[in-house]
Amino acid sequence: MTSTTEHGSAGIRAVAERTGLSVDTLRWYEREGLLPRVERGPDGRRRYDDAALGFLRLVQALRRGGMPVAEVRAFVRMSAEGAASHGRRMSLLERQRAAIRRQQARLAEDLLTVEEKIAHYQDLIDRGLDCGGEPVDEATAALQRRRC
Amino acid sequence: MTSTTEHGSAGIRAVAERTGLSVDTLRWYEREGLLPRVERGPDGRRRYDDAALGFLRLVQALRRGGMPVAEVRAFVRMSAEGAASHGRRMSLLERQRAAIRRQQARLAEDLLTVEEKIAHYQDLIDRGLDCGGEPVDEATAALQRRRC
DNA sequence: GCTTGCGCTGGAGTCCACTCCAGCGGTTAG
DNA sequence: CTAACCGCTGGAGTGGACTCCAGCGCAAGC
Repeated sequence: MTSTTEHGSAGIRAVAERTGLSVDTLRWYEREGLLPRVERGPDGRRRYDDAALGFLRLVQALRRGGMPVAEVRAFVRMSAEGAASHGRRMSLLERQRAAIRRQQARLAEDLLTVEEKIAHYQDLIDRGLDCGGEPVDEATAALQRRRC
Repeated sequence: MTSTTEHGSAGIRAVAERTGLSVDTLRWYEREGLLPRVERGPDGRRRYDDAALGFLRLVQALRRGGMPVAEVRAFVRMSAEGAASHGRRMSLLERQRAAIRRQQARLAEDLLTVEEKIAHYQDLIDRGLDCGGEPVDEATAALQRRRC
């Protein structure tokens, strides 16, 4: 039996594979207070249970949404304070929700920008033209069609 | 007449404001080859015309989509090669399109994760419960409702 | 009993993408 | 004329987020 699963908790390697974070990063997150202290097995090794994995999922959502490490840490500290910080935690998450939505909007624009450019190149290649709209010679046209 | 507009080209400050990049970053992008050489006015200052602004827009789309500076530079170098690199440039953009779409998918998941958590806190606050599902005392409930 | 493989800790090192000068020049306002 | 602004260049410095050891322990396989 490997570290993949042992009575419902996962070893650090398995978690790294599932999350896309590196083993070093997982340990570093913990040291830096982005995760509450992870429980250990009898051999002193980290065992991530469902609660830890769920928390990690939230941390990843925050980080990917562009929240700096320091702010995630602040959130985690609040989590340790118990019920009294619920309102503040919720505010922070609401700000993050707004940030994610802004990012989505920008990303959608960026996608359009890139797609437009792709269509433009496709058109030039199809018609054998250069960027100035002049026809290119056959040798160049062949190169033009050559993908990377 | 400020630098905002002068026969259809913009000064560096105006461009910085429009793009959200800093003046230093704009100059640095150029030095690092993320932008083709920007034209200068008679006083030696940068003047960004529509072509430059369009290019900059694409560069921003690539960067925000997570493309590293080195790869953007490679794209810009290809652009200088003319029509022969159209195919390769298109491939690069297609890879970027895929990257943006992956990012969109992840971001949508992250949004869900955050929204779920917000709803969870809202529920605990509404019902005056702590994380373990136990009722909290009135003093704590008041704190709980307190936003940041 | 060895060796191989994983994981642990604490600390140092690296990489990327900017960001910040110092020292200079041209233009505009008082 | 002088001062206040911009912007220019080349180079140095910074901050954030990892990433990479060295040196150790434990458990399994040969």
